[in-house]
Amino acid sequence: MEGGSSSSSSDRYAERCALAAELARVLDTVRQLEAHMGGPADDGGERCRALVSSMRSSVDRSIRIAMSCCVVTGAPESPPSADGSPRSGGGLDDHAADVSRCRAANAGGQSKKRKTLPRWSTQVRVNSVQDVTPLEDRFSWRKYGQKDILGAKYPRAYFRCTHRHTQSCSASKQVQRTDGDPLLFDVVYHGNHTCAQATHCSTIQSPRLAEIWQTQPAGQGQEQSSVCAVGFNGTEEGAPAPQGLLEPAPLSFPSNKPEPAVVAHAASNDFPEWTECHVSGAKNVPDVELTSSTANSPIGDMEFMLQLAEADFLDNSRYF
DNA sequence: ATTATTTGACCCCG
DNA sequence: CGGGGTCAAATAAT
Repeated sequence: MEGGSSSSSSDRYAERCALAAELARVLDTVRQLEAHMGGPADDGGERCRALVSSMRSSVDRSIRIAMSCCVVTGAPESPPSADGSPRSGGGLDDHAADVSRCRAANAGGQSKKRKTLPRWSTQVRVNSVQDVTPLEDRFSWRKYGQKDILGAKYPRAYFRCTHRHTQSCSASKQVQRTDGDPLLFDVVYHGNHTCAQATHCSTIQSPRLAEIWQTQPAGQGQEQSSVCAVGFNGTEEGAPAPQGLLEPAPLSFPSNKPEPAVVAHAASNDFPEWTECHVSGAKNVPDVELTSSTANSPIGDMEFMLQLAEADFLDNSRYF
């Protein structure tokens, strides 16, 4: 029984919020576009293209979310074997495939795996293999493992919230490059953040999160962007709050350089913000186990998400 | 010196 | 028994 099938009201709420977040993003992008068009022409349309691309992604996601009435079990465990259609740059054309996938999932293909924590997934695409930019989100993660998965070309990396021990935050995620399309990553989130980041940090840090990509083959290219698809399945256990949906994988740059300030050059990224929010707390270690009681407040709530979304998206018109 | 990552071992579940 | 997920010691990075 893995819950997940019929959408609960909290699922719906989450979906609506995710949708709202996407739309807010689109709105923000449109504003930027307007501003840009009104300004001095210059970069030969580069910026416009980036913005349009960003909008396209957002609209794409919005549609998917809207369709998520059928999305249930996330469980997009990467397709068993390659040859699967490499999705074209996150285009709208993929919807049909997506929808059928949803249906299939609904039809019965639920994988029965762990049930307790809310779980949802996203797919993130980068534009070049090189720029395996970590799909970073506003939370800080600590990698705790990597494993080769049977039948998969690339290993799966396991992350948990940096504040797991200090703040009893149970959020974790798994990231794996899909074998069919090296530019596409499956990101599966488990649990909600209950750490401080979830409450007031709209940010991220840890520019050095280039871990998993180390496994990638060298290639070339230079820019990246966008999240492609989102599907989640909050599970029973109270308040599924997929903060993950909000995080459109902002990039971090190929960390060849010691560029601590991660200034979002944000060229073509639809999500350039990074504010540092490092909670440097306890030191060396781990087990301070704060068993704090604040630990289970379902803080990662949708309202928060929305605020966050709006704040982020509407505030971001500053990067150009 | 401190914190993060790597990686083999271990554990649990199907 | 095998595979996926996690732990934790060793190592690397800052």
